[in-house]
Amino acid sequence: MEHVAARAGVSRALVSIVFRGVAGASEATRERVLAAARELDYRPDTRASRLGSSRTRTLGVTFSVGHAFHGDLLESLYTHADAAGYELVLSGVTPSRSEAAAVETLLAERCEGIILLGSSQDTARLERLAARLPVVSVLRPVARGEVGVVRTDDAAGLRLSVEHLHGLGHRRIALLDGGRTAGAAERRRGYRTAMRRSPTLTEVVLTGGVTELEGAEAARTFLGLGPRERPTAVAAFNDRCAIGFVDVVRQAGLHVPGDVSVVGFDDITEAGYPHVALTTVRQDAERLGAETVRTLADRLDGGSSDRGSGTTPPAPVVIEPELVVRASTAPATRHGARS
Amino acid sequence: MEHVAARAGVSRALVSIVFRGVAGASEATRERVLAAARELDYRPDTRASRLGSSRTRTLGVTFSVGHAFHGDLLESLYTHADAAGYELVLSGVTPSRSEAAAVETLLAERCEGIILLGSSQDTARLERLAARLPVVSVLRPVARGEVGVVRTDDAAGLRLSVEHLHGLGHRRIALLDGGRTAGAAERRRGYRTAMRRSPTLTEVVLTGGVTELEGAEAARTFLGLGPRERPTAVAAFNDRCAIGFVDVVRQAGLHVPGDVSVVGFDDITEAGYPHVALTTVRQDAERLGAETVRTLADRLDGGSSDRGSGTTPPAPVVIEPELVVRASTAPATRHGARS
DNA sequence: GTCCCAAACTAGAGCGCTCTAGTACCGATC
DNA sequence: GATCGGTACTAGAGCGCTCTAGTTTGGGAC
Repeated sequence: MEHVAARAGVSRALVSIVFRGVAGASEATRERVLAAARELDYRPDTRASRLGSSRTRTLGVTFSVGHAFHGDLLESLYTHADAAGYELVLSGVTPSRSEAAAVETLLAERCEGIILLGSSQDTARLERLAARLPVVSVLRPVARGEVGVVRTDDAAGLRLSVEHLHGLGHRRIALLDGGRTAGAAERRRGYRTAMRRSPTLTEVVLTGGVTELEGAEAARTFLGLGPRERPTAVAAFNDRCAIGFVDVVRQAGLHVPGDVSVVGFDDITEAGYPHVALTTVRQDAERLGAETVRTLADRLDGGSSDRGSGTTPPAPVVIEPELVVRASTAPATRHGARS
Repeated sequence: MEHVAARAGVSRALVSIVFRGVAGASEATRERVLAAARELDYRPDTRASRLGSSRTRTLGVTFSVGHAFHGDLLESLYTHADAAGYELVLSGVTPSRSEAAAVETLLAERCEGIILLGSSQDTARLERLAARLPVVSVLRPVARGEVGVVRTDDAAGLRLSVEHLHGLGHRRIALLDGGRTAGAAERRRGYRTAMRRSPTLTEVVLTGGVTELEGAEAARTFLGLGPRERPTAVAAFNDRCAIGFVDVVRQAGLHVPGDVSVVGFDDITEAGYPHVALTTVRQDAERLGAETVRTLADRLDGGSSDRGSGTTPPAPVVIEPELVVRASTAPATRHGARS
């Protein structure tokens, strides 16, 4: 910085002004400084600038590495954080690196807010963390308290699945359950609610999970059922699970959607490929990311005077999902409708 | 830090000594300081410590968010960086955030070295970057110069594929090509070499790519071929592409491996699922990560006196892949062997 | 010409650490 | 009792920025 200042014939302070993009430098000087910086291949040291200023203007994010939907969310987060004048600091969660450890490094970086994608930490820990600084849990609802929540209306999503299948004439509609994963309880609830609305519907719960593997296993259970008790349609916890299910069912010689209709959840990229063409409930990664940043930026930039913890707990942001109909669902056949 | 020092009744310098874990503090004091820190919920500010010390001890990593194999690599990188006393700074690449932008933020963080996972930057840029600081390109080979390379022996991998299929009696073995992706050229070369070793083998190249989508498209081309010219086996650029291919071929009523054998590349988690059971060439993410960190740590910690750029360009580290035989390959049938 | 004010610029004290060059103390040595 | 050597600890000057509180400059307005 010293060198750039010297080369441009100005003070260090002026260089700082130019690089922060604030008022207080003439157009001519601004260009002279930038030119000098370019010649010297200088770029401000982010560590030092964050140290010097009272605000770090960074948001920490924990995410599962290699998780496709988290990837979509990160893309959206990068865009909106940038627009709001924040930088993202990523901290990955892997089988050998716990979410708690990931959060620890974010705190040491002095992030101003923390974003947890699909957190698996218990509520008590989250509460404790939220007492220190603004936290938002994305995808996973947290009972109450200071933790911000941005999520899809999971229950509504499963209601969409069930209503779609019901509308196609299906009666035995199974839930391919997600177990203890973020959002699974809500989706289960949505399934139950929708199923109980109509007395003609029969509930069946198949144990599923988050990956294709569990979907495949559920498919074997499904195939083991007698034709009378076998569901004619399946509403899955998520797309990957649905895809695994479809794979195995097809390998067994059944047809999708001819013999069984399947609805996924998420609308991952793969679901849209022509050879998959999975009917699914879409989670809007773009909006989830946008709302997450907005929630945090609102609290941090505190439009009103009352920023800090004394304020009312942030209202959860719940985004409505949308049914995307593709080729994995069809009207119930006579055989199916009969059961 | 001030507060911790006061509470423990020592100087700030002593607190620093304790937290850096260096010699110079008695056991009793050490515990007293740690206790005080715990009570105050203090943790050192990483920005400030990096600023204060001459070394930042950080390695920057660019990766594609949501990319499954990059996830596996990150896991390994986290483990080995930690063991070598380095911290990782992640910078994600998304459709709207270029690799160049990702690198820019890493430079501004003053990382000591940069790790590029599956870089898509041109060689000239990489060279320029490597002139500034140690860089290693993982998965993608770079012609020569200062850029370090850690990769799988892609050519050998495809030779393994072809030899395996040849050994099963296949003659018409197609390459499901990866186009311009990192490593694709090498794999193409390996395929050609292996095919030309035996005059009985017939080369067929199908345009593929990196995702299931391209594999599915290639399958349609494949199905369009007459039975005489249709290959009896396919060596794919990667697992995802292979999986898309298999899906479509099966949906068309053909059997894998009965009618066509398929070999993937990478050995992603999904390939090992029982309902997929893809024969594939395994890339060892664990070792790739380990070697990457080792390469960088060697240069940075400069075992010998001559660290810096004057040194001999780092030799590329090439890791041998391994064939994992599962259920997507089988001996050529009479029909297949005849063609 | 004088006064005033905004715009353009600078000096220098932090930010929370690290790290060098010290001081204080204690037991062992002769 | 003076000297040594080593361990435990401290003072204080940076690290590369930010940011407050200035100082200087260049036009108008009268």
